[in-house]
Amino acid sequence: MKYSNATNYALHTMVHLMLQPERSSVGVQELAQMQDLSPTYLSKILTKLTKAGLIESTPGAKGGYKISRTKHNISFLDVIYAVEGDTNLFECSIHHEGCLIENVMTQAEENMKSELESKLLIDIAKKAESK
Amino acid sequence: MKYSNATNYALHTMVHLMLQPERSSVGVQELAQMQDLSPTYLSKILTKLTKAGLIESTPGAKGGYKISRTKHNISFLDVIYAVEGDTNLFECSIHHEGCLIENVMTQAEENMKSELESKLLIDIAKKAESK
DNA sequence: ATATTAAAGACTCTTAATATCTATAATATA
DNA sequence: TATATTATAGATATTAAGAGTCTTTAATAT
Ligand code: SF4
Ligand code: SF4
Repeated sequence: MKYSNATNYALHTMVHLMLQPERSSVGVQELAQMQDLSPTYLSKILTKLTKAGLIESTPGAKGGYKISRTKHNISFLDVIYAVEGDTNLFECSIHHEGCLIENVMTQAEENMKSELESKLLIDIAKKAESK
Repeated sequence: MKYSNATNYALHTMVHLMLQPERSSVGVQELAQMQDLSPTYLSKILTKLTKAGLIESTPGAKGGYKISRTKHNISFLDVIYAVEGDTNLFECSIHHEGCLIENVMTQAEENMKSELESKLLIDIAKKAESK
């Protein structure tokens, strides 16, 4: 069980976009080059972020991607959900009523998620910038 | 990103073994039948648990598996580590010094793990038994 | 009209999980 | 001691998901 590489790429892209001047779009070539990725592959990931409403895309010349207007409250969890999906890590196909095992696993997972939800990308971006 | 089915099987097996009378071993056939699994597959998982010291195995007639002597402090996390490995969910190959992203991801993961570490199998087994 | 750029679909490649089969070693007991 | 029983290990096959490429289409700026 691992986070996919896509999550890593998505986080880096998001932080990078956060540091761009307002209203300016960045193309996928630039974003891909920065992380040594193929543009077409990164493009798939960015489309997920777009569909989740975390970034906005504009096609055509001078187009590209920029952080959506909700910029100031995008959390790590938002990005992870967009890329990995928002299902539980532990899922039993049976789902017995009041299952004790699921209870424990789900509660633990919630602890992780609430931490990820409390961490905003903008704060990380700001800190990274000021280094 | 999901827990493997093996983790589910391991947890159920451990809870079942916890409820056995002291000193009695249970064979893999019985454990497999209980969960509708092939014995040879479950066997691989049980070998992992054995190597991690969570259970003890005895080959030969009347052999099988039983909870190890540390029974009373085996946590969910112990089982998960034995089956899934004890590496981090988020691992960046680059490891920049003081990486902010890794910090957040790792801290969140720790929150999950500390919860899993605080939950003991014996408690779940006792609760399940008394239902 | 042209160049640029994102989106989408089909496709391939790689890896990890799932699963089976067989052979071997250890143990109880008759 | 011989036999039945049971875990372990290794080889192998199957499946599913992730990673990555290529090509076509649609949208936009100039
Ligand atoms: S007890 Fe819980 S985890 Fe186990 S089979 Fe039932 S629902 Fe699934
Ligand atoms: S900043 Fe952190 S996550 Fe990003 S490449 Fe460096 S070490 Fe990896």
